[in-house]
Amino acid sequence: MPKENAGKITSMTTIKEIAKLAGVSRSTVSRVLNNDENVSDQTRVKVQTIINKTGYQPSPVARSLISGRTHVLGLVVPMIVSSLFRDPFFSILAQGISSACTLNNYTLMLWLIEPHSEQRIYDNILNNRLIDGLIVSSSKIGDRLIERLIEKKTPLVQVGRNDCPGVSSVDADNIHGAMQAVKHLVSIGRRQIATITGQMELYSGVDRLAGYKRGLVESSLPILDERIAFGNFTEESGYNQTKLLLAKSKFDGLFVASDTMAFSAIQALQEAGLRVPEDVAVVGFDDIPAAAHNHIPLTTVRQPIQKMGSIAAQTLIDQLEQKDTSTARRIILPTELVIRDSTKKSAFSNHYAPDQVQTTT
Amino acid sequence: MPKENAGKITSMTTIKEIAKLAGVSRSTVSRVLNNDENVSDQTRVKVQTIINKTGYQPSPVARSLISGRTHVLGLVVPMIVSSLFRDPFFSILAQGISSACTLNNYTLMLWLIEPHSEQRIYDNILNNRLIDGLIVSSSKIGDRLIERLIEKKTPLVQVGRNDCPGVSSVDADNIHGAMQAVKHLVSIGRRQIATITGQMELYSGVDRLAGYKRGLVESSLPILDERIAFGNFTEESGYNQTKLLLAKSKFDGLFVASDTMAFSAIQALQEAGLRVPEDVAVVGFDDIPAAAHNHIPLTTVRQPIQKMGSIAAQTLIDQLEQKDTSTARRIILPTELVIRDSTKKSAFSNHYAPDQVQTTT
DNA sequence: CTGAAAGCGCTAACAA
DNA sequence: TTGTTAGCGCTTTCAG
Repeated sequence: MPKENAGKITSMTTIKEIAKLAGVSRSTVSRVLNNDENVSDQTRVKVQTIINKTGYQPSPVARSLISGRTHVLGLVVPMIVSSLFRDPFFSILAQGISSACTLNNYTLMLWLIEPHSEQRIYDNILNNRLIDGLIVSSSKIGDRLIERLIEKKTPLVQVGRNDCPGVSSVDADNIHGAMQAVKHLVSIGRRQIATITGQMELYSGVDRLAGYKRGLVESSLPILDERIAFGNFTEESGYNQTKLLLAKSKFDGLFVASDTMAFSAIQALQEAGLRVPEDVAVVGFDDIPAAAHNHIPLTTVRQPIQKMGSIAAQTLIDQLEQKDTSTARRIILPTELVIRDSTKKSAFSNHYAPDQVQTTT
Repeated sequence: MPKENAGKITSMTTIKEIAKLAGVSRSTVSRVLNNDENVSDQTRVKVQTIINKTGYQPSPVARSLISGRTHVLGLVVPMIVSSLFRDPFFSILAQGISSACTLNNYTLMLWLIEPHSEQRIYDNILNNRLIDGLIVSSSKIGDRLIERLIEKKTPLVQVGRNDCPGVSSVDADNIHGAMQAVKHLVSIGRRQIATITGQMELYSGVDRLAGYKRGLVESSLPILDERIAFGNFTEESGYNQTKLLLAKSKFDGLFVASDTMAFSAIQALQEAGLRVPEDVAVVGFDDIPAAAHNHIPLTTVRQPIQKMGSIAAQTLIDQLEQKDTSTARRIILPTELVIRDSTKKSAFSNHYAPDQVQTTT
């Protein structure tokens, strides 16, 4: 890097002025700017000197008007209040996406969807012609936004499962993750394993329940309705559904579909006079940092959020730049069981498989 | 709202086509688009009908080329790893900013600064001509980015204290917050109050230390060097500095400049055989959600992060739209003491003053 | 009240 | 290898 563009003249130069200063035409300057071969070395140097001296930067807006591309990616995240305050999911995802953008010379535009102004923001996003493509995170199953984006042919990558043909997606392996959780409980001797599910409007909720069931089946344990309580990922539901479970069934293991719910579930268990993990062993999901803290006997399933972000961004960029054939990609990243209890303090990694990449048409 | 723009033709229409369809000139369409008065009602209706029917949206890029404005705000956040994973600060701030943007028909562009690619991102931001103005959060004292932005005359609002003349800022009242903390400790009978500071490269670190000192002075207690340990907001430093404090002084109260550090401080205290809060009462800062959890005897000082975000955005937008005189504003929002200990479970609000707004030239 | 024409800053044929 | 010309989609004088 040449010793930091010092002595830069802070101005709003245009290509015209550069051309004048260099004594060439605007096209020539443009050629230099775009590394066109058809410029003599002499001219190139002359022009480049002026460009450096003035600190000239071509207007991205003018460029976009011609190219039809802005080099801007959009990120849409629904902000469910509960998760916002506890969960670094969004921060970490954004970090992954942001670094992939930087790497590829893209910038990132952000929409946080608050439930009450959903419609307005949707219109805003849909009519926004400033972005080249969009990453949509954790949308509800059958969300109208996705449909409309598809109609508009917006290049799209979904973070989380998505069944729309033609839409790429990046997801954690929620099914396998939940299976890991159940099997862990089985491995420490639990046989009566209950669950508190997430929202059934989210694939993460649906898939974690599916994984729970499959884990039971593969362990030759029965699936009992009375051991399934339907939460919605909020702390409150974790508490209430635990009370409900306690009322209607007996269990010595509990798989909770999110750490946030798991915290309040543990609280409810303790209030009911049960010891965790002695009487009921609990496994959560997400590995939120509060769990890493002292005295919380919570084993959990971790998803590679940052990686999901960067892969999503990279997938979208590849798609935009046609680096790959325009087939949709379904990428599923492995989860990791993090064992954290009184007896064992350190995290135990268990990568069960290399990244799975499926390609569909 | 007319029954949701149904039957919209999903196309990339231009003003030219609308003009042709409506049988008028492009100028007239433009006038309708911009609510110009000089259009007959008849024509207006005719044109508007076509616009609605086609779902036409004018290209923001073309508009920007003319107006020189993009209606895009930038947000720059340094991503210190430690805070990223524990701290919802960024999420909440972004939420506040985002909602103000939506309200004003702006969109938000995001840069997360990872320490290792700082220089590259700075150049990226500085040369980005896509944004009308920038919100910079928690930058280090004397950060080169701010200087360079000022040179470039980028409209700017700082989240956090900033002394540059001409730069508006929105900050929590860290000084008063720390005073609240100290006075609380005094009020519960502590007289030997130590502190673990934040990073001295951040105003939040500096100001919280200043508030600690002022709190002692106003309580007629001595300021002792041996009771001050310099941390850097990371969990690790909280732990180490507590050990250090324990080695060099005796204290029955501890003000820690962030909850993140406070957690590990408590751990260190407990490992040293001290009871919290009986032997040492601890007050943190930030009110991070993990603190809200069971069994953590941590009183803390809360800052109105979301509000800071929305006010920052609104201030910037006002500045851009010249709604106010172009004087810089320094806005300082009050903090709130949140008492949370074994004896008292519910949060106790203590608004000490209405918003303070200072205006400087 | 409406249309024709010029131009925002840049790129991309097409000539020279 | 270079300059000239047109035009991306829109707004904005300036005539009419």
